[in-house]
Amino acid sequence: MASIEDVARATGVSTATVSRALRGLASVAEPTRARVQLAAQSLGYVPSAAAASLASGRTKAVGLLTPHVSRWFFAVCIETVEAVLRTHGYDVLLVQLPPGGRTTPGPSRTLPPSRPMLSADLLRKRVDATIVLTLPLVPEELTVLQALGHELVYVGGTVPGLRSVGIDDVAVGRSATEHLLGLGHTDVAYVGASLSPGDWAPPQERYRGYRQAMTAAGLEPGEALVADLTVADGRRTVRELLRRGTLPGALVCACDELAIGVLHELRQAGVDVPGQVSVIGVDDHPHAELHDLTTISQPVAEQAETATRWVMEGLRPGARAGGTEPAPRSERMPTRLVLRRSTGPAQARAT
Amino acid sequence: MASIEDVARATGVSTATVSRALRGLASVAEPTRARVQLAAQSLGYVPSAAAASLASGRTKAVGLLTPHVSRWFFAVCIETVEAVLRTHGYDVLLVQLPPGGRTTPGPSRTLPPSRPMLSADLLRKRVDATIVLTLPLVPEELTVLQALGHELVYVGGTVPGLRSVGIDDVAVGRSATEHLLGLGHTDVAYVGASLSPGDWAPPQERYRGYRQAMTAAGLEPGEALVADLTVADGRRTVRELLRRGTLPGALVCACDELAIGVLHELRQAGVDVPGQVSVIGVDDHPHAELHDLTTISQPVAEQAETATRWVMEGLRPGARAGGTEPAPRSERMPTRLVLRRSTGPAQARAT
DNA sequence: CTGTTAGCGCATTCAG
DNA sequence: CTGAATGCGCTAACAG
Repeated sequence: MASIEDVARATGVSTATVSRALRGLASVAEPTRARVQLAAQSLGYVPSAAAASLASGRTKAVGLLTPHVSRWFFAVCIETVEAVLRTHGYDVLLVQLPPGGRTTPGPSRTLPPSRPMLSADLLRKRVDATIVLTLPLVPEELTVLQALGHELVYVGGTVPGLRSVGIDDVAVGRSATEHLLGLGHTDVAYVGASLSPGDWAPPQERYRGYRQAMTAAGLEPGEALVADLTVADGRRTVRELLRRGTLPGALVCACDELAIGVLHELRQAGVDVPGQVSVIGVDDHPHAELHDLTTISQPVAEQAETATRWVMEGLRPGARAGGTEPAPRSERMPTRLVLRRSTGPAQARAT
Repeated sequence: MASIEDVARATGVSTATVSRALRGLASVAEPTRARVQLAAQSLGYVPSAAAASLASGRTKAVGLLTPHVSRWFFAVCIETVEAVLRTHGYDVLLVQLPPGGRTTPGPSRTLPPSRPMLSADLLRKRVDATIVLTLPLVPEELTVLQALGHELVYVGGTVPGLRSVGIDDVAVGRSATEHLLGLGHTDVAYVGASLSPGDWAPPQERYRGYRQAMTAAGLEPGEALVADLTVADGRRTVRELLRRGTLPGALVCACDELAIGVLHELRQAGVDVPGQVSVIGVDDHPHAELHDLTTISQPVAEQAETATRWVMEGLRPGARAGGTEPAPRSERMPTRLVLRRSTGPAQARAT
């Protein structure tokens, strides 16, 4: 385990110079730096992150708070954040925080139905900044996070007072609904917003967009069909609708996974899509095309990349120095209707 | 930023006692511990991971090396490892290392076709143990990893000299093939093994199993159809087979994603599955059922959980103390044929 | 441009 | 069971 002293001795300079040389600070003569680098290399010297962190007060790590790891949106975000951070020499501290009652991975163990309060202790003194992915934050948690006093960016939604990047979820809900209305549908329902407080914002916002579009068209918006966002939830919802005999002519789904479940169960029940029922999703999930799902696509990697870039900018030496608190920016990225064959003209239905 | 000294002062004990009390060491009187905990709590004291690490030589972090984040197998492993480690108070240091030439997430940038050598510098002095997920390791990289001198567990394959947990990939390939042979198929092909060296082991092993089964049945094993493991690769492979007019009667796919792509392209081309062609995959991916895909299921979360448990056991104070290097264990988990409707009896074909 | 000097905040001896 | 003293390996002033 070579230490900085070994390198200093081998090079005939002080440890301070070694430190400066290896970190690429300007104030080192090139020949000196070269010798130091050579010695470090040949000794296999790797700086101790712990020691550097203790001495400098910076950790060179960014916290990544997420409610899920394996769901598409989150997985892509994590992948992107990790890749970008690493090019900057930063580590990612992954913290998975269940959004609510759910089964943990592994042989059937369950967490209590209410998620434990987010404790900032997981992050304090361990990261220089934090990125939060679409985690439903209760006000108290937001306070706790802000109290950490470092860069904080939210991805996949909007949080008052926080810098955030995402899409315009209301507009997405509206566009999806308008697409169906434009096809002549009048009985359009929305699937995917659970109405309990503290729930995911995007589905709720998309539901708002749905209601706006319905109202603007002079139609009565329906109650949201409550469902979580997985394939299984989509299937369950359709089974329920079929059992009750209240299948609408068109369905706006909060996301593609859900829509794929809906589609599958409809087709399996012999319902013609889009002949009898039209279905639209949100995401443009990689599997959406396989199911011929019309959807509103959103750029996920780009959202994560922008958030990471903001964080890196804020961490650049000199930034935020003069008490220049960055204005809470909010960037909404473009979305786009992707036409496939799960939506079609409304049919005159037998009464 | 309360420090351990503040807590010591507030409690009227030494910092050493605070340290011992908060870490739950036995040698502290219960009343003392209670007072310390109370003070720590009310002061909002959180130990500095960096200082603790520097002083103790342990990092309370585990490295997680993975070639992908968003592909199903890896995402589930990451999710599981993170969850289990956190219950033990360990952090996960996620390191994504592209397996070879591939596009990085985000707006179209590409990595050089040959993956950069894994540098142990990313891990050295930063983690107490490492879990490697199905990363094709060249011998030199293996050496480098072992030189870290800490716990090392491999998930999703076998590496000589390394503790590993996975499935019996040869048996999986054999079972899948035997299933098709049992249905009377004789022209069975294998899709998914790229033959370049340093390539993923599981697809290669499954291919071996395929060949064993074919040979045992007195049939000539075919060359593997080269493909990566994504939906797009499956589709591309089928298009190619159709163009050449060499569609076999049955296909063993290296994994479900690939198989789903294969299935989709076949059905879209009007090929009857399983009437004209049977398809089987490996994984039991969550979407497999939607495509009616017959497959060999493997327990992914359980593999990750076992690996994590091994690591935690090795990190327990006292473990590995008496130079008791743990024997390189290898655990193979059970797999199981999941029958759906993508495989069926061989048909007499027109000549 | 480089060296000297102090800590950073804890865990761990070793005494009691 | 508890306290005092030591140092983990580095960075950040401050001098030169």
